[in-house]
Amino acid sequence: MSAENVVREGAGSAFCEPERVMTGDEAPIPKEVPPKSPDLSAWYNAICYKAELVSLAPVRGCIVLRPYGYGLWERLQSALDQRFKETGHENAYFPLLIPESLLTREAEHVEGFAPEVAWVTQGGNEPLTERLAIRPTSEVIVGTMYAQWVQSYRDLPILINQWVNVVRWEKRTRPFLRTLEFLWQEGHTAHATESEANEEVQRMLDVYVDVAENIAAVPVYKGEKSASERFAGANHTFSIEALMPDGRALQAGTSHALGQNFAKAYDIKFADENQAVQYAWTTSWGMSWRMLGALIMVHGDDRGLRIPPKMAPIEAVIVPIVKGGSDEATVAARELYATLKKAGLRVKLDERDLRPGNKFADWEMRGVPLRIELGANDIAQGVATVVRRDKLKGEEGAKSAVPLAELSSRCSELLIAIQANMFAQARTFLHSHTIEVSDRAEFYKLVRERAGMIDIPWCERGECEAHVKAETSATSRNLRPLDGAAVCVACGEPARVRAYFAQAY
RNA sequence: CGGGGCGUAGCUCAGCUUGGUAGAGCGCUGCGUUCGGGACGCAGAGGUCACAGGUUCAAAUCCUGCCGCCCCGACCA
Repeated sequence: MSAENVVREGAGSAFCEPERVMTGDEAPIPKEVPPKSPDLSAWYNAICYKAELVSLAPVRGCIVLRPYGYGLWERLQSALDQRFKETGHENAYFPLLIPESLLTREAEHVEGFAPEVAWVTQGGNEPLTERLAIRPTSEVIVGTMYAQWVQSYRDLPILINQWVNVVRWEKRTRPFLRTLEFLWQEGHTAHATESEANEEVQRMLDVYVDVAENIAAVPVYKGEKSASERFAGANHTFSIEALMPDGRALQAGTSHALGQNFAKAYDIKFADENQAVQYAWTTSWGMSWRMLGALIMVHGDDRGLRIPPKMAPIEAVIVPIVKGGSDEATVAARELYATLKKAGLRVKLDERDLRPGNKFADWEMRGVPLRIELGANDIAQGVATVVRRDKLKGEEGAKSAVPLAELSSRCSELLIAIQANMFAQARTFLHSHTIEVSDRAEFYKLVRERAGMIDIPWCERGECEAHVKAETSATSRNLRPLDGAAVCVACGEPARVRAYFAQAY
């Protein structure tokens, strides 16, 4: 069949499942994508394009999000948005363009973003008297407006989110993971007290953990960023970090305690209960379509994408097996489609004029969690054949015959099981590649080899982190409290925190 | 932005060394036979060889420039 035209060279890293070993006459090895293990990058790019998530745009570093990819984004969006609303936030919209004079008010912030800001210098045919930045993020413009809206402690807190695009002039781009323009949400809040702001920062970080793990089925570690990894202008930055199959970490969401830095730069002041004028405490937090990149890499396999049900634009696809010119299967499939749709399932009926095998491979590559086959044999027995995308072919429970009357309830159960199984698989990977080390040489070796999340007691010193980076190109991903006394595994100084180190995307 | 690689049909690529006016497989269109893991027959369509200059009687092929993509670094969601 098609095994010959697939590159099988390369030992295959320890990170990927050896799923390509197929035997017998039916080997579901996709023609369209290379195997995942030897070259994650090649696999990833192929998946993004072949599964029709994105296309490259005629602008360097920009992607077109195609309908199926946008469907993924919408799922993520609605999961987040729902949680933002539940935690008291409202959506709003701030302008894309930011006057240069505004941007430069918070010194650290400007300095941090300067290298990646895109500028508008001309309007129509006239040069502008002041350059306009295309937002790389919106703290500046939001802060400016909050200053106008806040007079009294009674005006606080302000809890606003916006769903927008931002532009950052990146040197090196990859679909979803790093593009010049990307979609995200940015939450911006202002509070009367530091403790209230800090609570907000943690609350939203927990929302990200919830969505990453329970919706995208991507297990993450949460913690605080080191000084060098902190958001420009923030006092504290917290992140969730996922681990990719090649052993690199991916920051999938951030939440910043901005202290009073932006309030002072943009003059967000209020009178408190004692009529004393105070600066507000602000926060910001964001998750981007990069999360989709994490989902793709974490769950995909050699057959293509695997989408966790809660993220799947299509939860189940019905493939009628048409035989001998009879329309029996087609009729039954249409009925089934109507039933499942009515039951609330995101279901698709594939009536394309293709052979079943083509359809199977196609939907597998697109990662649809459930495939429902309906042919003469099934109909004779009053069942449909249901196949799970999260299991390997021939694996226990991968395929089952489900009585038609029970199909919608059975699908719901299976989707729940698939979601749980995919998360469990990903979590097993994360845990098995999270390595506590206490030996310095071992630490450097593992981090250099991208062995995973390398967990050590750490001194938290910038010099130490710089040294690790120079030696291994890895940095701390995030930090959490250390219990007890310990020495830094990287340098031998007294440790202050526990830290995950890894090379990052 | 440095180092390396690559741009030829929708996709994967051959042709380039040694210039002579473009090919394969898959995909696509039509008809027919098929349809429970990537079918087969017949008939077709599709490329200013990334782009711009230059050398030459003649450039996909040689030279220069430029744009884009991929990989490795540096920088970052």
